[in-house]
Amino acid sequence: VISSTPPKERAPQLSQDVIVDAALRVAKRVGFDRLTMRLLADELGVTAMAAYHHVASKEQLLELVADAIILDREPIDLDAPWEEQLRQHAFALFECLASYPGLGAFLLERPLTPAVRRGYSQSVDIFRRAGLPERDAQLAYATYHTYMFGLVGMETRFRPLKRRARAGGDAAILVDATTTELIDFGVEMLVEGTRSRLPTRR
Amino acid sequence: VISSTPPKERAPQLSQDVIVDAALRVAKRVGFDRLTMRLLADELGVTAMAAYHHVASKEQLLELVADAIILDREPIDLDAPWEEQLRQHAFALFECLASYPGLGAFLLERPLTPAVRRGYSQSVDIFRRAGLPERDAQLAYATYHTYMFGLVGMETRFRPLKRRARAGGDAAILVDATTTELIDFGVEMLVEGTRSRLPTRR
DNA sequence: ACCTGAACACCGTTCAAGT
DNA sequence: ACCTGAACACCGTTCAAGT
Repeated sequence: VISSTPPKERAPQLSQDVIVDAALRVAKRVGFDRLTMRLLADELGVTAMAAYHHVASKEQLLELVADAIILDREPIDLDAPWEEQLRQHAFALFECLASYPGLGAFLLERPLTPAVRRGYSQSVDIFRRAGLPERDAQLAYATYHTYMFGLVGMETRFRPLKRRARAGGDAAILVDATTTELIDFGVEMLVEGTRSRLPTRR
Repeated sequence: VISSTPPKERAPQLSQDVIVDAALRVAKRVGFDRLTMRLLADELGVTAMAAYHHVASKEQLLELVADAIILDREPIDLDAPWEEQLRQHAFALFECLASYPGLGAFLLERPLTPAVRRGYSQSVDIFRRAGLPERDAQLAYATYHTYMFGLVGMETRFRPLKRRARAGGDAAILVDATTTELIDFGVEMLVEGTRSRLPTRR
């Protein structure tokens, strides 16, 4: 018997990464809030309990999945003016979260994910670079953050799931406008709200 | 046998109102997202299935409950300047929604409740009275609405449930500030964002 | 008409057992 | 160490039965 064959090829050989990847596929297909440990197990060709050897709970798995989604987003142009950075940040965030229904509400409902926490200072930087003093910069970012996650929670619920749905083209819920127009308007309000707070008005 | 006695006093005699009231009590106690048809039945001293003779589904019941909460809120001063009206609206909305954890996320995730839809035009009026043209008024309201429901979703999740919790005094999640400060700051940004869009700048 | 009780098709998760 | 299979304590809801 040749014992130097590579490790079994057909065995699933689970790992945290493999599980998160499968969860991403299932979440994209059925929606973030309808992801089930049993659906995940089917996707992996494995028993419902198998995943629990690599993640502590469904809660922790969802956090890993959410982080993977948030990290997979277009970076913003660090040399652009702050108004443009804010706009890019908003569209990149919306676009990466928009194709997972229920994700916005999920993220809203629990502590910041590690990825968000890690990016916190960089996000506040946009408002620091605008010229706001530290505390106002943090408050302005909190306002923007709240708005964006509310937007994702509200605007991604009713659409049919389209792969690679672009932020534009979809109709908004509250007003007769496209999502793109709504984001542009919201960002513009926050930009003006920020300008009005700058220590030195022109 | 005297048959003219009033209808049985001990029998629960369910009705939609009685059920919604009981659901409000349970939701306040355990949180909106942990309300269960079986918990509701216990509160009513009745079987898990009894409520289904008066509401079509849990979904419809939650909508009735959410509407009851939204309708039970401080009215705004119709004679105040629009900036003050917006501020009052924001605090009244936050205060009525804040004591039901999970309510913000629930409302974000589905179509507008009848109560919100009914109050829509009156809410947009605040921005009309500010001087915005119709479409901008609607977009501004949508921005404000999204921000507020995101805020409720985010800021009401981790606090211990206190009855009649006031909007102030509680610490915000994203920034070292009280919820009152956060709401004031957010409203101020939206006010300035609105002013910047007025057709006639002073 | 209104409520009960058992049951069904789901959940997340525990736990003993297999390899 | 890793996975399975049965089971537990929950869900929302259907359905036949009682009154």
